[in-house]
Amino acid sequence: MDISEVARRSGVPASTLRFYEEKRLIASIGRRGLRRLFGPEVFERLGLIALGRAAGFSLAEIAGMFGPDGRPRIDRRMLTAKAEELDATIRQLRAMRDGLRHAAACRAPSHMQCPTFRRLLRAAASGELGGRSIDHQIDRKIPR
Amino acid sequence: MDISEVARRSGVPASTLRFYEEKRLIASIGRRGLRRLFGPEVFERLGLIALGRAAGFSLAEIAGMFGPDGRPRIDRRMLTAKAEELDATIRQLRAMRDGLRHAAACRAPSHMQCPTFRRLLRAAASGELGGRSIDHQIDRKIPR
DNA sequence: CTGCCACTTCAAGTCGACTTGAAGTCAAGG
DNA sequence: CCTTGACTTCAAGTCGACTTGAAGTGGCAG
Repeated sequence: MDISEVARRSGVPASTLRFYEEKRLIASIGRRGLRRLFGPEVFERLGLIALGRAAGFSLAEIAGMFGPDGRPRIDRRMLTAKAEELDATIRQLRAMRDGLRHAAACRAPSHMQCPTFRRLLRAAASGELGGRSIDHQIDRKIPR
Repeated sequence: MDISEVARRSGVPASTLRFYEEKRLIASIGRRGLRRLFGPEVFERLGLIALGRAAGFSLAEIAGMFGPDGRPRIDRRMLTAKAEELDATIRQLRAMRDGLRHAAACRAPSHMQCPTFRRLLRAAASGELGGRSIDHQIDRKIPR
């Protein structure tokens, strides 16, 4: 398969595939002239990468999860640690979601008069709510 | 108060305060010479900004939540929308967390042999799991 | 054999939220 | 009055994950 077919069948842009290869996240099985050739195993790799990304691992971390042999060598403690990280995030997001819903429904003249809102405010100021970057960017498939 | 006191009392670096002012997220009440002077109301503003950031709003969105009068004018529909976004994110994170925990515990010889892991893999590949950027960056107070 | 165009490389650009650095100003303590 | 150093501005740098653009190459249909 050449790069465009991998791109078409995986949904991952060719530029990203080249980028991933450069970062040693995927490997081509050879060249035809200049052109990369990929084997079907690349799809599993791309799946694992997508999974890792979705779990919140960086590309560098994901790169570390493959042995030089090519097979995944996944540290179970790392998975557990990430699961716990996610748990903490989930708790924060739940608090935030509930706070937002309350604020949306609250009939106090100003949000500043609402005790629930003020509690949330204090939590945010104290950094309890994770301070920065939760993201939950909604997936725009064609990013214009 | 000058900027260093606001920084000290809020925990927000002076560089960030200048940046926020430039982005019209906060306002100083005047100058003494060149130096900015802030009133105490800046702390409430900073709290609201922290809250908005924790909820996943961008600085631009947060800037839009204040009237030119300075007081928050928060659209309840926006709060509800964000709450629903958070809900979706929470569902994804829960699935991911459970998948990670299972993968960590699973005794299959390779993760590829584990049905649960494979299910997760398919979900990630299909984009169901939000594909990119969940972040949940743990807050490092002193970022070196 | 030729020409097209999908591929290639490499450097640079993008985005958001800041931080850092250089060069300059000036309020206040001695 | 003079020095000090905390402040100021403005430009540029950072980080991660890619994307974009320019310039070049070469596989293959005609």
